[in-house]
Amino acid sequence: MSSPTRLLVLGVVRIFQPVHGYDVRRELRSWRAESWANVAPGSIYNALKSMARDGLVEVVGTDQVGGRPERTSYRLTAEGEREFGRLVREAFWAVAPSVDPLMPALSFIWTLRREEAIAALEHRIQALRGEAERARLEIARLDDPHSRDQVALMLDLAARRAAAELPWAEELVAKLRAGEYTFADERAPAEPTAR
Amino acid sequence: MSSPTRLLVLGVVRIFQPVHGYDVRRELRSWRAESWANVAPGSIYNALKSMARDGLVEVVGTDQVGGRPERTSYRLTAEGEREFGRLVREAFWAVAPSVDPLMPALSFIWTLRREEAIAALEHRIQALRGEAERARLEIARLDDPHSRDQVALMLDLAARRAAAELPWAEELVAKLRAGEYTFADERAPAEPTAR
DNA sequence: GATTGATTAGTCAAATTTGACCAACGTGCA
DNA sequence: TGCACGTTGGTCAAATTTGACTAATCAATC
Repeated sequence: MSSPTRLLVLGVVRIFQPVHGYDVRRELRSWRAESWANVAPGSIYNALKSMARDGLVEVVGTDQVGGRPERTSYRLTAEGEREFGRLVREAFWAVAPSVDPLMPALSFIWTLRREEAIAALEHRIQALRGEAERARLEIARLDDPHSRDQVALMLDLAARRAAAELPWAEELVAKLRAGEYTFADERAPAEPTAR
Repeated sequence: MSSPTRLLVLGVVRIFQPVHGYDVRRELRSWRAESWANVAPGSIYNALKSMARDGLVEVVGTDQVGGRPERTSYRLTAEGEREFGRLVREAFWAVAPSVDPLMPALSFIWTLRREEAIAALEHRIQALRGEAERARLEIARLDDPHSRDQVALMLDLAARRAAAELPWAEELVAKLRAGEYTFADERAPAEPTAR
């Protein structure tokens, strides 16, 4: 039971309590959390309810503005405070691998034709360059004083990871150009002179 | 409906058809997929069933060895073959961000005491060094001829990503040592001379 | 003063993921 | 022979995630 979502929602409640779900959602949006966590609306509201069930969080009350849906406000319990500390430390000390949408694709790269694989990788290289650039520009444009520093740290890390993937992809393209590996449009390992 | 799990299971069925769920599971284990995809048993069997429902895959038959549970074998349909191509290309061309367990922790780093944050980051630095080293050793030890090359590519990429995180973490530690940011054990932004 | 579009606040069915659990079989070893 | 331990093959309830959808309010714009 570690759940990054739990940590995230619990942490936001901890800072802004009392808060309701939509506040959490808005805050996480300003953290750019869509790109590194599960923060679809259902995930957030579910996290709040399940943490309430588990006594980490409690309902402060509900209010209503005009004819809009009721808002339920939450705050941490003492138990929630303890659990928050535990989750932060756990997340920091555990170097957990994360799911990665590229790996599955890479597993099947050789089902493409060689030329298409090269094209896909080159497209990716361009995209990664753009990604790193975008992160830099976005860092310059951060303004929310509450989250500026942390978000900048994360964008920086993301940019560096993208930058690390770049030479990897470039070297792979070079190998493919040199005839390494066997692709869908080929029968036997390609000889440099063949075809 | 992109699902890396679907792509992964569909792709394995495509290679080894006819196959049953356990075969898929074993193959994905040899790909080290636990570290970059959702391959818990339930995920795999569920993917097979849902793809059968959607007509991407069809049951070849069932057999039973001794008194063990029945095995259901699957193979691709024409529709599944088309969908496989679509999924591979989609996964390659889309540069999707992935969920990352470090980011949520990083969001709350300032809830630790400064010394603890530094210790956590240093632990992480060591872990990343180990990670990169482990990947290198594991590459040398790969033997399954069916998956050797792809797995080596992936381990290499993972090692490089880890290596990219290293200078990021080191620079952050340096900044924390220099008194940047404000932590739980501090009231105001730390002045170099304070404390 | 009406229309258009963004923001607020949240719900819910469907899909996916988790991982503990079950039961049979093989293998080595004392 | 007996028994501990790993492998085979899969199930299932519970938890989580998705994202389309509802429905009201607010701010501009024509």
